[in-house]
Amino acid sequence: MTAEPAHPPLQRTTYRHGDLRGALLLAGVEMARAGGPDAVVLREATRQAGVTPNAAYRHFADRGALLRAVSDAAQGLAADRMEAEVASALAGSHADPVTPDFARRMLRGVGTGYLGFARDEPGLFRAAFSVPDHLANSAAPAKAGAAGRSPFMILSAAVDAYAAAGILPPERRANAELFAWSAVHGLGMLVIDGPLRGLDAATVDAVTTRVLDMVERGL
Amino acid sequence: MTAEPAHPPLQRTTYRHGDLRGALLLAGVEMARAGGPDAVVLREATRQAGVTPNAAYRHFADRGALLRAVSDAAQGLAADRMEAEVASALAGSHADPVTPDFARRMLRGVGTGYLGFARDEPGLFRAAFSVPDHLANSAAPAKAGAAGRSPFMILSAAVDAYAAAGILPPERRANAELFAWSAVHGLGMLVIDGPLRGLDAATVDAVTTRVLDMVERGL
DNA sequence: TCCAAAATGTGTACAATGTCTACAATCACA
DNA sequence: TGTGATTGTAGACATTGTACACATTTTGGA
Repeated sequence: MTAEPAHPPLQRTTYRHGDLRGALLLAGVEMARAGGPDAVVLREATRQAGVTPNAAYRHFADRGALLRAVSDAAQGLAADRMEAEVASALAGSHADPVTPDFARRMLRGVGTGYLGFARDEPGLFRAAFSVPDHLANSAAPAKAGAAGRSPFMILSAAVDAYAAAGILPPERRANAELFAWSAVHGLGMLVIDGPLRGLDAATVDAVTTRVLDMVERGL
Repeated sequence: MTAEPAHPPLQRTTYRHGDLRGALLLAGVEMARAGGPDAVVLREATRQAGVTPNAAYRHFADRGALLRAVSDAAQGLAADRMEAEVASALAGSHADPVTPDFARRMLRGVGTGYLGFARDEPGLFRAAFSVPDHLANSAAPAKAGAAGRSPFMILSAAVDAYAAAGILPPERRANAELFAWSAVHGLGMLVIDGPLRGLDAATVDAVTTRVLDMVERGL
């Protein structure tokens, strides 16, 4: 069941690799994509980079450090998906001034993107959001997608839009990201890595809609 | 950082162990309690049971099988906590006929119990609900607590109460467990094993309340 | 320009883990 | 009583993370 390395060892002629850190990270991301965080193995990454196992320690303190870097990268990919979904949800809307409809579309896009990423890339999703971290790091540049925003930042912007549109009273603004996030995250985890695994797509779609409805009402 | 075995090897005099399966399971549960599913290691379990590594294979096909058994046992413990919280939330209420207030207290107890378990026993929580499974097994006897009900059964009963109390229209009854579960599960995962780790208890309390409010409104 | 110090890879080694294939002790029942 | 099924044991192997010493570059002063 062990597949051959995704990236052939790629004979290297120089002593230095050139971008070993990048190569290890890339290999790690691919392993996470295929099997989630547990599938990220240091030695295999060095193998794919065509380098000795210990070379990795020049760039990552230990396996955990590599895993954290993979997690950050995966959050960046999630961000990309979320940005795309938000853009698509907002197509044809005018942003100024922020209307309730606009804000709702935006938040819905965030949730849809988040769950779309979870379903399309379960391994990366688990790597992204199942690795212990702290909220304080949630806006770190390493977690940003191509547009420069991390998933949390994207979510925050959507919640801000709610506030700007006047559909989120100021006294309930604090930490509003967190429970919106909770609702959507839970579905993702249960579906890809828990007891709801194997649920047919239609049911997942239906539950997704209901969860988003719930957030909309409950925010 | 490796603690000495929780249960001393416990010199055995007979060739047979007597209840090796039970001993391995118990050791597994303790390891999961301390470090989540990844901390469940076959050899350590056999060590604590005072037996050769391979003896485990007479009772579990492989590590995954042991882990699944641990997961089931952990769900049983979660069920116990949920039952207790429901009972406490319902104290002094009359169940017949089912009133909206009664149903709401019940569901709230379910959520509170679930999240209380997550916060008090993060390792067991992860072992219980992060191991791939199928909804079809969610009512398996192995997952039941002392009262004979699995977490999913307890949740279902609370949702049934909602329906019986007339606060959940029949057309929305289908799969209603799933998105209530999602909301609560997500908070648990984010807090104990994700980016919300390390959030102060007060914030978690506040978010918990809001999530439960949200479910109440959104169901 | 030269050369020491900092970076970066390599080689060897070790303990731990999951798991395989014999083999041994014990139990259960005909 | 003894024979086959259960349950443990012995030994072995590949894989993993990681420590320590050493080799090869690159680089920034003198």
